[in-house]
Amino acid sequence: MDQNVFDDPRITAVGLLVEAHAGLTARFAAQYEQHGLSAVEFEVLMRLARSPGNQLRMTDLAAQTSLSTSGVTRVVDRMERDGLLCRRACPSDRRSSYAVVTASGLKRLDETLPGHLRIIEQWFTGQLEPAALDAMLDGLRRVRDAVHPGATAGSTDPVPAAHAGPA
Amino acid sequence: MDQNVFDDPRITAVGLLVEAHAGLTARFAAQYEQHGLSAVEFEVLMRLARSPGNQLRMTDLAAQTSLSTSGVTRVVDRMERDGLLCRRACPSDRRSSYAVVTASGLKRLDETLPGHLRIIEQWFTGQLEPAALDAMLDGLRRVRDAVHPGATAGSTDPVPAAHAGPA
DNA sequence: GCCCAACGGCTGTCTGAGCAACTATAGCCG
DNA sequence: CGGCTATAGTTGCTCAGACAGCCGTTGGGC
Repeated sequence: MDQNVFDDPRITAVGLLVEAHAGLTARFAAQYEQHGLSAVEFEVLMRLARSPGNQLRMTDLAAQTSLSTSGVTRVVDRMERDGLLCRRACPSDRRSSYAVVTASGLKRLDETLPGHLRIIEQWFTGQLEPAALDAMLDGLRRVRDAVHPGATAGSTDPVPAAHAGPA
Repeated sequence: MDQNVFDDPRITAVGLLVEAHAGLTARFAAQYEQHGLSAVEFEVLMRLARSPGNQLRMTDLAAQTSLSTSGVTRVVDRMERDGLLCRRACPSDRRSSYAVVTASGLKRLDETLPGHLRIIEQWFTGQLEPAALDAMLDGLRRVRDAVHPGATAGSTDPVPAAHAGPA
């Protein structure tokens, strides 16, 4: 048996990326949960909060997250039920509706963000000296630019432009 | 509004990791699908194929993948139905059963692996010069070691070592 | 040898996500 | 203006996975 295949440096490299991602994601999830949020809910709050008027059309929200439009419908359903955001009719297009963060949603985000940043620092950026961190991020950026499936996923639009930058 | 929070370098850093991971994962999934495999199925085949005797107890398989034990039961159900692997009773412990890769499963893995490696090289390791790649992997390794939730996930055992032994 | 706590695996139930189908609206073209 | 196609969002269906509970097995203590 070609046991060596499994020690291929390429496999190892992917393993590192996947494990680092999984580990970090798990830490994030644990912290989100302390504030009654799931990862997608946090993502939705972030995307909305950084958008003009704290709002985004359902479709645009879908394009900026890793969700399908139906997925967005469901998440927004839940979050609206929980009072974190609400739907608002689009005045210029009666097919569209906006998801708008409520005061409660912003408050929740404000409560969650500091801890989130602390975790990033503790387990990710703070693990490396500045130079090493930059080197890693530079590598990640180049890989990201290569595989970039739009912005985060789901969008075939190469330059969303007004969508704000990366991340 | 503290718009700057969203441009925090820590947020950006996480964004890079997440997007690189997501993009790569999507490429992998597309290639797996060409061979009739899902990501978890590929993972299961890999884990089993690299284990002594091409087999692993259900619990150990769960510990090495990102699945719960019930998740493993379901995946193994499907893969057994598809002939990629089969269950075998453990002779020394009647509670345990092994998942064993079949010839068909090994063949499927052999067919899938070359393309997988090619994709890794094309979109990940090949995107950087050796020095930059090493720098990135070094960073990822340190992050991984920090967040390490066991091996990949679920296992608190730092060195699984001799899994073949019957408890 | 018997009892009991721990373990390994499986199943019932629930949640969350995607796809495809549907409804309503918009915008174009004649 | 009337119709036709594309678009925005929602809903039905299905599937994958987690959790909790169950059953059979094991191994230790007595």
